[in-house]
Amino acid sequence: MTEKNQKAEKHQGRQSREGESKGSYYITTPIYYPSSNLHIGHTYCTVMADAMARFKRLSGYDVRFLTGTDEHGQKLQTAAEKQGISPKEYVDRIVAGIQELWRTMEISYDDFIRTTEPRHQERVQRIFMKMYENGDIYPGEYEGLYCTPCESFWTESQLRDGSCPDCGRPVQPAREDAYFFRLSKYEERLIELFEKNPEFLQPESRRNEMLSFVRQGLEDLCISRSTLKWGIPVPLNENHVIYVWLDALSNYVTALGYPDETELYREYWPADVHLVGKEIVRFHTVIWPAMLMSMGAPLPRQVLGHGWLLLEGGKMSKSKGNVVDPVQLIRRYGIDALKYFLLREYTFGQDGVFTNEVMLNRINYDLANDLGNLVSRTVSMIEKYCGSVVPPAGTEQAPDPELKELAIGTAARVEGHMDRFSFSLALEEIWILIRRTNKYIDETAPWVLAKEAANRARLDTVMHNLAEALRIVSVLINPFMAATSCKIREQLGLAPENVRWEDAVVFGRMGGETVKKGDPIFPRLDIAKELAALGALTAEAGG
RNA sequence: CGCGGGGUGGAGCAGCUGGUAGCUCGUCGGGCUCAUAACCCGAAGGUCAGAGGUUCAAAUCCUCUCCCCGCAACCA
Repeated sequence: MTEKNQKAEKHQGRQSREGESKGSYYITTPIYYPSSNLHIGHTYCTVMADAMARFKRLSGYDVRFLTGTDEHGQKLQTAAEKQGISPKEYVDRIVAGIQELWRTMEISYDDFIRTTEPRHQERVQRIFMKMYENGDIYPGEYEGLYCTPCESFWTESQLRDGSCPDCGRPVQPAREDAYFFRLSKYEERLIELFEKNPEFLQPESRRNEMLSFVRQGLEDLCISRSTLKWGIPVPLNENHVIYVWLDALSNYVTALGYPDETELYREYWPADVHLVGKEIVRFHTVIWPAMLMSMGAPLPRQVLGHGWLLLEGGKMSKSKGNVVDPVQLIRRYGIDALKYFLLREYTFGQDGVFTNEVMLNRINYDLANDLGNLVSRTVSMIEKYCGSVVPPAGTEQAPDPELKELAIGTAARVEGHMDRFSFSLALEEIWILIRRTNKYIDETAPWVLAKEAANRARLDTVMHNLAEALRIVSVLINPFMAATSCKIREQLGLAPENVRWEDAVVFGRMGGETVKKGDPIFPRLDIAKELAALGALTAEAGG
């Protein structure tokens, strides 16, 4: 794509001129549907986006991270009516909860867009008109199966036992006037997009799926509803409301000011990554690109479809009553434990099973035993053997070079995995260093060195190396666990702020800092007890 | 023949642009005492679902079979 090249050139140009920013990086999550509180699955997606945003910022990119809420549609209107309040009041309440959750989780988004905001609505209407003026929207008649009490159309496949999936009452064939988007017109171009641009949609399996879907042939898409009131009015006809997906997908550009050629838009569009769940890959890689083609705007560089967190019984869903509430987990174990677990445990793109036990084990083994304990024993020894002051670097001897090389080489390996969104492998690299550092303590046995005054220099060197290794770890984990990174730095006597990724590739910086032992950064959990406690919480919520 | 994913030592997973099968947990044995009863070392345990094929060489590519699981135009 020409636009991409232009963007790349712009970035390079800026880098060489200023030598600071590596360019812009625009990443988005889906905008979530606030029909109820979010569960661990939404959290998973947002945590990944946040980790990537933080990683890119730390690496020197000029990052914009967008998330938000998709607030229109029949379901919300119905839910609000049931409570006897307006849809806006209804969503305001839930959205406040979502924003609160992201605050608790230290999600570093730069903008939060709500589809009910005037800035969005007005721009969506202009997008609609732009597509209309380009000849891609035409009036027609929508035929479907209609449930009168629910005021909703359903497709054959959506029906449950031949009746309305919401209320269970029978549906009747019905038709209404509607506007259609000429999706079929873009069939060829979409196939070409998938074929010539394997990076556009990853993982590979999703790309194959979409390719075969488009090859089956695309029908024009009905993009307006006259039975629904809670939505953005069609500019041509105030009795119609714009289809929720057309409304929702537009958020990625309306948040930047489009259709106006704002500075933000020029700076950040096309997006580098749309991170989405596998179930909405179709909307993001077929309908959205077709819309952009129709608008004459560049396409996002990449759409990544991640897998699902499944529970032992299968899919997570409200109706099954098996939803995992992230707030409870955060309250008990802290946000960094949850983030670490989500990023470390699962393979991007694939489904994974969530159980409390799997999570608790991860937290205990990796965070309490390996990392927490390493911080604890290191700081203790520096206090005990060096009067709390980190000694400067000394003479190297085995196994120092091995530790040092591993430590300064880890950043590059992490970057390699992050380029492919392999959070799990990235963290594994960091933990190889952490385990190696634990081993280093056993190899050098500082408690033995401390017995002989003649070993003073060697003991100092060992303490220095340990502090250095942890300093590097504090930088490496920063994108994934910012608060923990700060805690470690505080204990080491380092400034918690101004962490830069380049700090992870030099060894031997420390000397003179005063360390201070604090509370364990991840207390060891009694798994059996925690399982019982979590079980009780779930029973409460379910009953 | 609708589309797709998965089947790897006791458990959970990684590897799958082909070249001595890796990680965490568990089990058995040992070491250490700085540390959050944490940490370190060693061992046992897999013909990588099955069959066939390509290749000097396949968990990794191709074909077929069996088993599990998603999706099929409102679910991260």
